[in-house]
Amino acid sequence: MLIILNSHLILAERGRQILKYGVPIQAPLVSYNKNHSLHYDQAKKIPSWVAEHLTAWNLKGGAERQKCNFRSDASLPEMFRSKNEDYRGSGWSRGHMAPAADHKLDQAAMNETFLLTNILPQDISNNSGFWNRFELFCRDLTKKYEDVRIISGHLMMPNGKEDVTVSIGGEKKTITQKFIKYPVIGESEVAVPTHLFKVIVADESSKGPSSLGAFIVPNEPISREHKLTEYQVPLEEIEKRSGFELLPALDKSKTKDLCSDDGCQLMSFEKFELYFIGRRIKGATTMNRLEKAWEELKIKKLTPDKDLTTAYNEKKKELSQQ
DNA sequence: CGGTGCGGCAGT
DNA sequence: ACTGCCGCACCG
Repeated sequence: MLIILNSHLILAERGRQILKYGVPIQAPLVSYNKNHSLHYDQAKKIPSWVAEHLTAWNLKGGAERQKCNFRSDASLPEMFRSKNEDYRGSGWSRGHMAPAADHKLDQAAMNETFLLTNILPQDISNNSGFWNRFELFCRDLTKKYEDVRIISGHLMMPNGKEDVTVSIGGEKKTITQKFIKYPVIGESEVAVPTHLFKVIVADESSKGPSSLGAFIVPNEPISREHKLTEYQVPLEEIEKRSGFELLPALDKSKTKDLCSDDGCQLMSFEKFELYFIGRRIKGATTMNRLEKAWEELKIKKLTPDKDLTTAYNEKKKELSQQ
């Protein structure tokens, strides 16, 4: 034991000589914000993982996303920052990892989610469609579970194969290699992830087993017929691919499967569309916009409920009087 | 809810 | 002349 300790000390001393000019660091390791915490990948200029804690109570509040701005995180050295200009005209949208709507409780906390350290290049259809419904689903879990903890982040997964010629022992051979290929955007060369992940730990009460769910979603449009459960994976797969042990203090032997427990049903696409077109009808300020929204319902073959139909008729009356 | 782009208007 | 901000219209 003493010998092992001694040798370790000798190694540590040698290490100090080798690293005379300092240990290479990636700072800050973890950024603590008011209502979310994250690890930022300074080379790729996107978050590695972003953690949140949702409860029914802390989802309520009056913070508005209209008062927020996407902006560079000035707490980072300039060379590690991404900028709005990197995203502009790139074809990729600025996707929140900690979503704004999870931070209604406090305007400053919501503002912090617009720091580009919480943002990555995301396919816009994925962002406003499937991923949006996924986020709604996460908030909905607080109706069943007291505490919902979420870690969201990115993965780079192999997405191609190529035959390459290599020389092994002086002999040339052709073998097939896998590749991970991803675009980089803007002057800062912000990495576009191939996949996004979410890990959910939901606790019904402070006692009892946690429900655990892990998901990997490709960063591309996902058509409406796809179900969330198609993207469920073992937690270890995300840990293996991300290089992070994501829940080191959780006793995995005592967890339940979230989707066996809950079903993991996303809101149907029809209900989802109806919800937002309904908001446009109820909030219409001009006759043109009202009729346009109403027309959209017909085009998309959505059937409004009684409440929406009366809201439309009253709005029509109100606007025609002006 | 999640985003985009444009036009006007101020401040350097 | 460039930049940031804000309101507005638009889309899924």
